[in-house]
Amino acid sequence: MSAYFTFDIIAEDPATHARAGVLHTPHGDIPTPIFMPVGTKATVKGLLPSTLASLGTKILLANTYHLSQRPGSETVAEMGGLHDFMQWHGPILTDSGGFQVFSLGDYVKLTDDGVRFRTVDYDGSYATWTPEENMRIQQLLGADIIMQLDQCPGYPAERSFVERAVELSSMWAERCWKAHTRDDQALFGIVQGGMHLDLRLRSLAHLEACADFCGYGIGGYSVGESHDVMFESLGPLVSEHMPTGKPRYLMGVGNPTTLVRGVGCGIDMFDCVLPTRTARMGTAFSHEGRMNLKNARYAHDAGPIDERCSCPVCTGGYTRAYLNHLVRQKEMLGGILLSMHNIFFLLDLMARARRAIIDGTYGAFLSAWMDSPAAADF
RNA sequence: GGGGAUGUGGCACAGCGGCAACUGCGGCGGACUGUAAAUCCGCUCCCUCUGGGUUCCCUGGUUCGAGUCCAGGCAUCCCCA
Repeated sequence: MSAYFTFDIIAEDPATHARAGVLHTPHGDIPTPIFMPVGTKATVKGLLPSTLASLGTKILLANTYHLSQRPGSETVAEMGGLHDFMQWHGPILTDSGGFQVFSLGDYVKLTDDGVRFRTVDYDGSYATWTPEENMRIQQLLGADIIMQLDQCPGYPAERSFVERAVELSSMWAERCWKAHTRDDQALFGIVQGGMHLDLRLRSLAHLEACADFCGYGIGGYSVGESHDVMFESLGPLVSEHMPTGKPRYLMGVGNPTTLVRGVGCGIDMFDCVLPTRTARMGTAFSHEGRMNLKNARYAHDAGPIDERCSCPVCTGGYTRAYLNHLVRQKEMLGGILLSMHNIFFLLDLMARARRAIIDGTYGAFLSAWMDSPAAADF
């Protein structure tokens, strides 16, 4: 733990494992539970930082792999670090690029010492990372929270493969911890272990033993498994085994239902590309479930996306008919407005969850959500 | 008036003897979970649909077989008068 970062738990729900807290960082306080919009290449596609702030965004994600390729971590550092570079002056978290090790699959080679990427999405050259090099890059980028380099095994996966991912991730966690020197950056370890609770616990135990991380990421979920499979190991891992005094970050999750259930297990932080990606594809979140605004049935619909939503889009007079038009015509404003709505939707969902936790009514909040028509749709 | 070109599914195009017909657009629907994603995947003539029926401007013809070849229409476009 660093002097720059403290995590205060301000309320615990009596009926569930949910808790509400505040994570203090050098660039501001983050109320938890929180959803973090993803701005991989130092931009949440289509949205101004000021817009993000007005939607209630407290912290953004950016990606080490992508930024190391373009424009390069040295360039970002030269421009004063990520906050100045992208003109977002609130907290930022950089993902290590561990997820790219997983998603770039065939283009990545793993060794004990690190990873070798074929940078297919850029110039096709090879990039080699050790945990130390990864830390060097993340320190140049200068986010408030940085993640250890890890390996995410995917699902389904052979137990031996998952075991190996845990071993590698553990080894790399230790090396990242030793290599990271900026105490104004909080380093999070990442728990791996697939759907196997015993491997998860092994991973967690190693992280706790080898370092004093500021928080813990939980990686390797939402990679193809069902919600039931996911929560079977995630639930006990979080609620019974993870240290209570540090933030818990469920990486890459997710959809509204997973967020609500995750909070119930005791998760504090989430991030996901889903709201922004689906927005660009024409899909909006709503209390009724997913809405594909491309659908012909909205072409003459004068209502807002979601009657119950108080986002600038839903209260701003933008009709379903207009959104339908923008999306069909591939006008960029369509993706922008839907991104605003979807991000607000998740931020607001977490803000309401937080209020319920503070009020001691999260159990009711959770079951109300699970009984709602939206729950089945996400 | 003379010369040249072209007519194919909502649109644009391909097709040069075996075709329910390439491709793109459009239309309809779906997927998207630490962003190789403003991407990707289906379907898109009709029907009683693991089969059947009608198609490629029209009418005849040649052929086992014609969107494809021949003849005659009709229509459109371009050039010269």
